Amino acid sequence: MHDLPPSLTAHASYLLSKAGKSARSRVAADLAADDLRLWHPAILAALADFGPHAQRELAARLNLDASDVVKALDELDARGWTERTRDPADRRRHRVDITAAGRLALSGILAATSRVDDELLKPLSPRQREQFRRLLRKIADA
Amino acid sequence: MHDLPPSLTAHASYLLSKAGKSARSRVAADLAADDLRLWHPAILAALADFGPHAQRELAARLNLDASDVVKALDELDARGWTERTRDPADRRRHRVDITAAGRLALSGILAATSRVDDELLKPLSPRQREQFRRLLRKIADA
DNA sequence: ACCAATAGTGGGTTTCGACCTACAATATAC
DNA sequence: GTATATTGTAGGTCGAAACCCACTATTGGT
Repeated sequence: MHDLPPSLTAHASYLLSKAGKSARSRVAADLAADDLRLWHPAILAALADFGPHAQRELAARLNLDASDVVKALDELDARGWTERTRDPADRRRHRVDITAAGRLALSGILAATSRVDDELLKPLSPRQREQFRRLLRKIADA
Repeated sequence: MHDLPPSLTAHASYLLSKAGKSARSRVAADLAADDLRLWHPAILAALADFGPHAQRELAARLNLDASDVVKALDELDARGWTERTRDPADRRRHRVDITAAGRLALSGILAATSRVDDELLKPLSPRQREQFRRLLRKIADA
């Protein structure tokens, strides 16, 4: 009685959507405990991995609206995790960078994300996990 | 410059969430063209696969709120895809069933979903697609 | 010097899924 | 037969993501 309709579960898009929602909500729940949303770690990760960005560049990289980046950065700045300094070469731009505290916060968040990963992949053997990651990567990259 | 942060893409939950969102939005876009949402096919599929349900049973099976089921059925009824008849054994219950027109509509929707599947899995070889489906199934079932 | 384009900001709206509460009709327990 | 529980219904709220427009400061082209 609690089974889902096979007509749906036969479709990869349905399963992906379902598993994706589950992944998303678990990560979001962890973040919500600290009053954070999904874009906060995304922005921190972009800064940590690629160095300072103009806000416009962050928006382009992460597929966010420029005005939403402003709001997220307001909050990250308030926590001392990022800082905005005027780009002297182009005073319209803000050079956004991550702080040491920001890196620390990010590593904590990513550790929690790794735990979610483990939970999600629990039904798979180690070999299968590696396979799955590889295939998923291909799909997500496209 | 358009690359995503490796710190994120290293995590299965991030990739799943991203791929799931993509799957979800593609299917939703197809449905939106007919003014439908994701629950409409879910309900039709449940009825087609398992036969008539009370509304409460539909809600339980699909993890929907009972009041949302009411609204969805109002719309499905209006299209002639489902019908509600009082259960004579328990006159509180509505026996919800799918109509012939409903089955036809469902098969059209599922065909579109299959096309989305093909799009999503395009980067994989046929063998990899089968592997991926199998692994994804395990994850989604848990 | 002037005009068009660009970067950031503030203040919105819209959409969707999830949820919640009150209520009428009906069934079940005692 | 009366109290309690359940089914469907109506009419909301709420949070999150995505998007959009108007505005200021600044730059670059000519």
